[in-house]
Amino acid sequence: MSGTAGEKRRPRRAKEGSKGGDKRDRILRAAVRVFARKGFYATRVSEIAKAAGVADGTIYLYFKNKDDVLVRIFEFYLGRLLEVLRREIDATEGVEERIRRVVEVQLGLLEGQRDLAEVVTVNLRQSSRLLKQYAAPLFVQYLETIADVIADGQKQGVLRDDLNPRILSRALWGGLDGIALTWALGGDADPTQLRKAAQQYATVFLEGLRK
Amino acid sequence: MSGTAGEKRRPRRAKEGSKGGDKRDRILRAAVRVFARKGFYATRVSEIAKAAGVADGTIYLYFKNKDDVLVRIFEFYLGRLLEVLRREIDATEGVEERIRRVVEVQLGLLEGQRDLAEVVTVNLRQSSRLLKQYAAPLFVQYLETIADVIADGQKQGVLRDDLNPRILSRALWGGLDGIALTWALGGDADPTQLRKAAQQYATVFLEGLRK
DNA sequence: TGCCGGCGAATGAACGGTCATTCAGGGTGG
DNA sequence: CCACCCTGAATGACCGTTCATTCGCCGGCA
Repeated sequence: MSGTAGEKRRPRRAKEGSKGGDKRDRILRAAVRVFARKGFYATRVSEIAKAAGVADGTIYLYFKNKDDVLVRIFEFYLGRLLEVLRREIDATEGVEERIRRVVEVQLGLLEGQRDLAEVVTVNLRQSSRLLKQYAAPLFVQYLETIADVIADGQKQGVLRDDLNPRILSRALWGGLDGIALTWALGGDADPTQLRKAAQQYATVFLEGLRK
Repeated sequence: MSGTAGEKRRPRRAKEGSKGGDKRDRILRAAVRVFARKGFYATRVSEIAKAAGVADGTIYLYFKNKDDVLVRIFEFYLGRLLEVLRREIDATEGVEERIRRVVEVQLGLLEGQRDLAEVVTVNLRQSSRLLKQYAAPLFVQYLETIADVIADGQKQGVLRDDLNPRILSRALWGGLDGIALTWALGGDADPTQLRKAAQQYATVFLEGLRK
């Protein structure tokens, strides 16, 4: 598996605009659903195909292989997450408010999308290979962005500066991930719960960091 | 897969005391090593066997199947964790000190055992089935124990009581898990780092909870 | 003490089932 | 009639598990 992700020959002009919707998208969405339910390894390619309403072979027109499908899901999710996060941070003044935004963004993207939440939090760790090779780079960027916000706060004298921003960013992410996992695996899908939990965690984290 | 864990017929008198060591143990230890390196699904049973220095078939004398090997690893780890945690909590006075112990225990067990750390933090999520069926019960007990400590502190008026202990226990665990994951996957294996990180996190968490 | 019979742990080659992936042909729009 | 997306049955590799066989050990017996 070489470095290049492998621009698969992409079917041209797939009824773009018509109600049919893009096949690639249908497959991706179906994969999220099935992966969430059964886990990556227990999911058969044919199941994704059926869920997407396409033939088995069609998947290979849009993705290199089964792994690639999972990788694209991460890419999409992490990409969006990073993008939204940076936008929000730029648009916000004050360290505290920024950290609250971080929490909002990370859990907010999952709100109402249990399937995505489960795929991302659970399946992200399915394969160390995947994790290390594909997810890691984007992921590190994400953590660094958070660490920067914290470091900024320390420089400005708002936050205690005897703690390592990187460690704190990991911990913040981990805490949110833990909350999301509980929510995704738990019985009640009430998105309000997720938001409430996020708020509580943000409070603790902020109080703990305040100088 | 019935409820009973399946007491596998245990080879009698396996050179006990001699240098040979117990086979079951050798297999378990080898499995931790290999799972950590390649992940559960990418690991071949034959690889575990080779790493343990036994024949493929021998594994099936001590374990029901490949899944069972993973399950036993969790069982062992979570069991120990819970046991140590409860002992420590009972032996400690004061909520703050107790929470510091929680952090110490959870990360302390992994200290110097990168492989185990990776297996537990990464592979715990390999299969929702495994996670839900086996790990969950012990795991919930673990989280509840932490939640109790927090609730206790709230009742005593030491900790702010407007936050949900369960959510906080999840967050605490998640944060520690995140730190451990970074450590396990990261380049430098320096156990000091892990301890330092744990201390920092404990500080933030405690400050954040203090009334 | 020395030999024998039997036990059962250990072995690893072979089996069989399970998918990921392929590809030859159908169908449709232009 | 061409182009090319799509199909889904067929393929073949892969790997967890089995089981017939080996062999080291032990207790009993002379």
